[in-house]
Amino acid sequence: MLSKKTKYGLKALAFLASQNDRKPVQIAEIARHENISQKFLESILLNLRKTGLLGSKKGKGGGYYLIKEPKEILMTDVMRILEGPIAMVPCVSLNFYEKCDDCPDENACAVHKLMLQVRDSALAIYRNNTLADLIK
Amino acid sequence: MLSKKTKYGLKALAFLASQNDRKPVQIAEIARHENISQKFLESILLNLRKTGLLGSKKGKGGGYYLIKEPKEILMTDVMRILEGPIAMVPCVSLNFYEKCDDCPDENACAVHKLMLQVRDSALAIYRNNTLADLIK
DNA sequence: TTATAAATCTATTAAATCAATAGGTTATAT
DNA sequence: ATATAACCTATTGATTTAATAGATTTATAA
Repeated sequence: MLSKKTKYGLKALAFLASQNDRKPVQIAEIARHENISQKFLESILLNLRKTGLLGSKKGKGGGYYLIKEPKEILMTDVMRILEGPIAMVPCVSLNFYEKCDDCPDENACAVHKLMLQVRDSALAIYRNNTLADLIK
Repeated sequence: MLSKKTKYGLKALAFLASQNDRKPVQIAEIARHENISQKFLESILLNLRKTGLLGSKKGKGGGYYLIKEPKEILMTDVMRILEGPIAMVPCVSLNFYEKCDDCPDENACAVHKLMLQVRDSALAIYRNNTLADLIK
């Protein structure tokens, strides 16, 4: 299941991408437009700024804005920032690899074999989509 | 992330599938061989029996066994029983569909558009794999 | 028919994660 | 100066996960 954090983060990014210009948009406006709890969205946007996807401006006329153009923003990056590993099991993760302590041999593991395929297919989708693709 | 329940369930099924015959295998033996807490595994196997994937026999010489041949057991069915919906969001789920209450128009939703693709690709993998494929 | 083996059932719990809320602080534009 | 809006820290309630404990039922073998 996708966490609400990820869902809201994606919606916020898509909303920012759909703006005509890259002028700052207030949290309140995003929250209202996407039906998201404003306080919850605050922490999500802050996270997206700290990880380099968004810029922000304080004070009057402030808000959040995309740093790069939507077509330059890959969904692999977005998903890893918001949701974490794309793999469903750490032992098949590219960026968050961890060995299973219960599993003596990965290559003989049925779970490993299946989840490797699932990861590859998900990865193909995320690599094939930019933020721009999601708003047309 | 895959739950431990699903991971253990898959491992148990694979272990049963790898047996020479379809004679009952005790919980204890499966748990030992796959490094799984026996008590936890008990409830998982019970669930797999109640949903029609496994048969069981009580008393001495009892245990669990596959009802169908491994090559007849699709991973779509297994995953839906163990993990639940294959989709990451209810609004793109085939078997567990639910409308998002925050989303006025699914077709205009960026999350929906992306998750639909992810679901399709995962589904293709699960449909293309039987239990037999995972143990060779 | 008795003892034993093994699944079944019910209940409880500890820990972790998620989603959200509250309230104060800092920076910026007018 | 004042208002605005992002930033930061902490806390909470709810839910889910993973596991444990212990008693019960059923089947087998002696």
